Amino acid sequence: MSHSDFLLVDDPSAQKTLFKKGTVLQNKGDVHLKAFYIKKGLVRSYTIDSKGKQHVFMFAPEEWIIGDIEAYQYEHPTELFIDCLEDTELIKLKMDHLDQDHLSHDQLKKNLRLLGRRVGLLQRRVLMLMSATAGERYALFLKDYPLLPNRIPQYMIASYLGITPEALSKIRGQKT
Amino acid sequence: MSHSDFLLVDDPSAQKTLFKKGTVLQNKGDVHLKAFYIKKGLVRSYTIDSKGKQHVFMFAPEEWIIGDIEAYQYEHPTELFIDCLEDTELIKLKMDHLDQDHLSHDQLKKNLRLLGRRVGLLQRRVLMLMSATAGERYALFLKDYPLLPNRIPQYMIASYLGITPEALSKIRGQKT
DNA sequence: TATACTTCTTAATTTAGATCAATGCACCCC
DNA sequence: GGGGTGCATTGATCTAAATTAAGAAGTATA
Repeated sequence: MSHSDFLLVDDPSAQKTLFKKGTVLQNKGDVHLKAFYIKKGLVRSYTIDSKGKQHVFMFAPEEWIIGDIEAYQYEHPTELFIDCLEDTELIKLKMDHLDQDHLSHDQLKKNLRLLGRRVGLLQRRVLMLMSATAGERYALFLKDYPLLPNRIPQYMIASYLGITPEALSKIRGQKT
Repeated sequence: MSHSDFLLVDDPSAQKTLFKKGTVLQNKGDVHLKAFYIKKGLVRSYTIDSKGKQHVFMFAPEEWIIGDIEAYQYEHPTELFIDCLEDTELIKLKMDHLDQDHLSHDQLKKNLRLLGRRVGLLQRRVLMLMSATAGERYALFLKDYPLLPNRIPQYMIASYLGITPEALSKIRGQKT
């Protein structure tokens, strides 16, 4: 899935910026959220639950967009942290660029495609989380994102899959 | 979340129809999918996994829309069954009514809102499935859908939450 | 080069929830 | 009324994965 057709990337008001690995782009509780279009690098979003445990919601490598659409739509402070896993060059976008008035018919249609794809991705993720064992989850991840495993620490992949790093390590050990 | 503002409901080409409880509206493997806007009644979508177990993906009561956006976007046959849990009056919509050319600027914007809400809902569901215990899941469900529990058999609620009917029964037994 | 983080692996123990199995209700319909 | 069929409950057992606890290995810092 590519987001290269995302319209706003060429918006003159968009600010392109460079961030070092580890930079926090968004904190839990933030309002007036931005979305981030990743030109180069790698970014992730995650929550911290009531027991203090992290859960990776998504990874965004080149040409992906990341941001908390949920918080924007329902107009409440975000639950998601967003930070850079690599040195990253990105473009900050205002969230309302998604459905703002001034957008052209074509731009709106492109945004619909974009959101539709995201709905699809999340649907697959929900069904995966409901039915797949730890091993199946990792296999699906490898299929969907063949390029990411080398760039992401395993404990974060485990977190994305909803399992512990120890469980993932054992799975990888078995299937040699 | 209300879908009453969904534009296509007034489309003259839309066909309103009545279905008996138990009617199957969509089968796994179907192509050329429809979406369904529910006027009255209750509908659900679900998958059957490799071990033959059912997993409820979503419920759609009055004013909701249900359909496999994932299969439409990625242009493959659907994995989802859709059937009526009650006698239901609904409107069949063509999937491409979502992003079709002939739609007005305003209609496209409304559809963006609609999809945005769905993204939000799915995001909450993913984070819930990754971090919440069985008891927490049921509590969240009661909060999000206070009216549904009376209309839906418990084993289907359990399936939606990703737990077994037995587990749900025990949870309900405890917190009295 | 030494020191300290980070990440990964391995193994022992624990646990939440699944599975299995039996029973109890409702509500049908013949 | 009697016998299904579908759901919910309860309890006994089982299991996948979490937790806990060391180390090992890799990488960055000083």
